[in-house]
Amino acid sequence: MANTSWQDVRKEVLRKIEAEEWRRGELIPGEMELAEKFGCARVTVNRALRQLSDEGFVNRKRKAGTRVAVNRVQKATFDIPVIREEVEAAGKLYSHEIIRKQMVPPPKGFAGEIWAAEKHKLLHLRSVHFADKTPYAFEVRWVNTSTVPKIAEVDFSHISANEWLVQNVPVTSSNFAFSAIALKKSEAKLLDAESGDAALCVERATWNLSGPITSVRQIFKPGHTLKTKMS
Amino acid sequence: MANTSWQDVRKEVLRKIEAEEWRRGELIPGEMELAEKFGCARVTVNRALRQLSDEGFVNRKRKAGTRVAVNRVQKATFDIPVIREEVEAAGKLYSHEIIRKQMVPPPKGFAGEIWAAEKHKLLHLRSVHFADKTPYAFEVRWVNTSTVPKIAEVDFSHISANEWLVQNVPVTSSNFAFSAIALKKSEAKLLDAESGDAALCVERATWNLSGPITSVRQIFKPGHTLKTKMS
DNA sequence: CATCTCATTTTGTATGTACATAAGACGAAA
DNA sequence: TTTCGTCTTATGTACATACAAAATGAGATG
Repeated sequence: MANTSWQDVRKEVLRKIEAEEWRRGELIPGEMELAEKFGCARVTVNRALRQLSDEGFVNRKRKAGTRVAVNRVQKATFDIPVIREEVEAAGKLYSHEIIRKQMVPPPKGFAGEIWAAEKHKLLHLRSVHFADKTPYAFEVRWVNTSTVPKIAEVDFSHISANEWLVQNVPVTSSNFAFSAIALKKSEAKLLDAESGDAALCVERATWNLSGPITSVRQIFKPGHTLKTKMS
Repeated sequence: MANTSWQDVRKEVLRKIEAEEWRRGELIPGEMELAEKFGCARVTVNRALRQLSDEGFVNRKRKAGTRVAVNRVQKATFDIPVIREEVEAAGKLYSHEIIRKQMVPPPKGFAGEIWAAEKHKLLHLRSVHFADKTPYAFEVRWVNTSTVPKIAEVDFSHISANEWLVQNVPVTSSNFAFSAIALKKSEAKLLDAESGDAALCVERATWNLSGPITSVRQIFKPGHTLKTKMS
C-alpha cells in the first residue's frame, strides 16, 4: 500500500519552504489541516514536523503553531576523529610519542575553568603524533585521575591517551574552542616547523556524569585544515 | 496518570550505558522486552531508542537489534553566528565596510571545487567587519548571481552580504574548513595587525537545491577564538 | 563446499484514539 | 488600565494494533 509516509510529508513541506511558498516566519497550517491535505494521520504529520524542527527548518510551539524558521541557525556538525584514524585515512603510518608524563596540580589558563572544583593533582601528558614519522600534531593533556583511576596503569606506548579515553570512558558533554596561534620555539621544534608559524589550535574539555574527565590542547602542524560538512 | 514517557526510558537506558551496565558494542534487549520491563508500549521504547540513535549513543539495525555505540563519534555541533550578532552579543557596536565589489570569473583556489560547474561571472565582495570601530574580521566572498539574482540590487551599506543571504536564501547544505594562516601584509593592514600574525580562517561554501550559492573565506583578527559546546 | 532462497526476527512506520500540556485569547475583577 | 483566571486551541505523547522492510541465519540446492 502506498501510504503517505512521514518522509513524504517532510519532503513536501521542505519543498514548500525552499520554494518560498511558505515564507520565513510564516505560520504554516496546523497538523490537522495538513493531515487532511496529505490524506494521512495527524501523528504522521507530527512526526514529519518534529523532524523538521529538529533540523532547524521550523519552530513549533504549542498553541502558537508551526512557523518557518526565520534564521535557520547555521549549524555545523562535525566529527572529531581520533588522530590515528585521521592519519591512517590519509594512507599514512601513524605513531606517537609521549614526551612528558607526570602528576601536577590543576592548570590555571585555558581549561582552568573545568578544573576549578578539582583540588588534587591531575595526570599531565605531553605528546606528539606522527604521520609517516613526520610530526602531525602536538598535544597537551590533563586527565582527572579521580574520575578515571584506571588510566594510571595504561601503557601509552601502544595506544594514545585520546584513543584510550574514547574507548574506555563514556562522555556526555564537551566544549570546544578553535583558534590560531603563533608557534613558540619549543612547539615549533616538536612539529618540525618555524617559530612564529601560524598553527591551528583545538582545545577540548570533556565531562562525564561524575565530573570532568580530560582537557586537551592540540596544536596541528602549520598548514593543517579541519574540514566538515553540514546538512 | 504517571505513564512512563519515552524520556524516562531514554534516561534509564542512557544511565545503564554510562554506568557500563551495558558495555560498548553490547547488544541491548529488544524493544518488546524493554517495553515489558518498563511497563509501556513498544512504540514508546522505540521512540526513546530512536532518539538515542540520533544522538549517537546506540546503533540500531533491523533484525540485528540495538547495540551500544562502540566509538560514540565525537560530534561537535556549533552555531555559526552572523558576525553582527556575535559582535553585538559581546556588547559592542557593529559596523562593516565593503572594500571591493565586482563581477569576476569563478575562482580557482580553495572553493574552486564548488564553482567547478559555473561558467558565468560571480559577484565578488571583499569586506571588513568592525566591533566598536575596531577591525574584527575580514571576508572574501563569491556569490552566484544565477541562483541568487536579487543580490545584484542589494545595498550593502546597511546589511552585510552574509546577513542578507541568511535572511533571504534558504540553504540546504554546506561545507566548512578551519585553518590557521599567517596574515599577509594587505590582510594585516585591514585587521590592524602585524604581517605574519597567526589568524583563524574559516572557509564556508553553501548550497541550495538549485545549486551553489556562495563561498566565503573569513579571517578573524589574531587572538579570536571560536567556541562551541557539544551534548 | 559454495550459493541461493526463504522463513524468522527485529526494528520501522502508519493509524485511530485518548489525554496531557503549553500558551495565546479573552473576559472578569481590581 | 492592569492583572488575574479560565477557556480554547495546537502541539506533545501514550497506547494497541497492524503491517512493512531489512537483515540474519538456516536449510535447500548446485
